[in-house]
Amino acid sequence: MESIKAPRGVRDILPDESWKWAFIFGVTRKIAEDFGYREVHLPIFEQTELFSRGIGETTDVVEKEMYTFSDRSGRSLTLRPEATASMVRAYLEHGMASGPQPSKLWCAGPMMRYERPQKGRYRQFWQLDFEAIGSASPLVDVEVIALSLEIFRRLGLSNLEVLINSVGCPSCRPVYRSALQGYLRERFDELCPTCQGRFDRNPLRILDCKVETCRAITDGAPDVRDHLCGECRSHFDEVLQGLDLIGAKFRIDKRLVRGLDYYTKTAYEVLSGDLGAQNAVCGGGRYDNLAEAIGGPHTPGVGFAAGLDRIVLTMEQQGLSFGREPSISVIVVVADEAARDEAVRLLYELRRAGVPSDMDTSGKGVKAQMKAAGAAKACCVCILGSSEVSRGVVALKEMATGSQEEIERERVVERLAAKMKAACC
RNA sequence: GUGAGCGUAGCUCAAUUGGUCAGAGCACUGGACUGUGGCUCCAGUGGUUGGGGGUUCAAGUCCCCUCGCUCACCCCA
Repeated sequence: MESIKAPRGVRDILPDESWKWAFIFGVTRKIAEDFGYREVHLPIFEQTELFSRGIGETTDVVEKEMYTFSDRSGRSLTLRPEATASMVRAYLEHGMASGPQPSKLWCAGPMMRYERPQKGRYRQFWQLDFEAIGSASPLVDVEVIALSLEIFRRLGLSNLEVLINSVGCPSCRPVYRSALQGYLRERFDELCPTCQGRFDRNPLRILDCKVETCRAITDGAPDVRDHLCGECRSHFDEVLQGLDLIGAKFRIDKRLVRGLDYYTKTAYEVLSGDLGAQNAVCGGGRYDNLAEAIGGPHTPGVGFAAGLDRIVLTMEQQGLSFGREPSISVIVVVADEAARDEAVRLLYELRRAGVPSDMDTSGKGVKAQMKAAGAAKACCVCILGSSEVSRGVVALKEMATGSQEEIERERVVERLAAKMKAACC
């Protein structure tokens, strides 16, 4: 019988990697606190309509990338492909509009999308998601962008590029859309087949086509900024001014558009220069019409999602530190069977005192236990044999220096705990 | 969904034109050193060569299918 493996595009995050994730969660949690964002845990599946109405029926995500299934009662459910729609749903469902605005929330968790796996792209991937819901102020856009940049700053990431643009609103985007189509129509035959297909459905996407000929054509295309309505225009200007105010570096990119329908006004993206083709480590923007799309009252909002897998990849590529990998400090070595009970007692005293400790349970010889202690990078070893037990002492050996001394059994735990606090271990 | 490359022990890789080719190193276990690690030496555990089918006297090596991996397109975090 063939052995069962993990499904395509998903992976196990094993201990050698999971501690790095924990480090990033720690940094993120502190920043959330510093910026006043509170953590929520959302369901990983929702009613399918939340996404089809929220993200947009004709988007690639909804059309061909969702894991949709019926449960036993026939409801159509979908494994969440992103978190923003769920966050807004939760905001509406729990009447958060009656609290202080904006509601500043964040969450971390896996998202699922049926895509062809490739470097930095998995069918289950993790996102850090921050949303500020209930405010139309450009200062909130600035805060959200600043927060994402602060995560990258504290993690030590470099070689990043911050791109920003405005995609307008329902009143000015159609104007720009037709202006763009008008311009492109004359050179329609020169566009790549993909872009010819995008012409009617989503002409804005033609702007970020990678094909050389398309780029040459769109170089001279009308700029969104010249077609924004007064409100979108001033909003965009205030966002840019705010970013300047706090010293954030960014580049306005008129080619930047979004693949999800709910975006309005501000759109931004953070690109890593140390990834492959999937180089966005963070993407986000404003979505003033999302709440209405899913059946709520008009509620402005802005937020971003950062790709955890891609952040880890970039950090590894740049040789950055993930803090200290947790490891066992003390190994209790049993020299002979007569000392086993005492060794177990000592082990649990150490653990209760907060000293990371372990011992062999398979009856290995002293040499093998020592070897294991070395491999586990233990700081100290407590050796207990009948000789030590009868004299009420423990042989304490420091692995780094190899020096060994006998100390009173009563004082061992206290001594090792102190050593830990002094960060000697 | 499209294209290209690749799938040999837990890991990294060997195996001339198909002919003892199923191996090495690391890791793991044990021993030399019967109560002391990192070095050295020795031994052992471990693979129906991703799976299935075909060609052949003979296939890890060739052909087909399938699954998966990698990279790119596409899309996006």
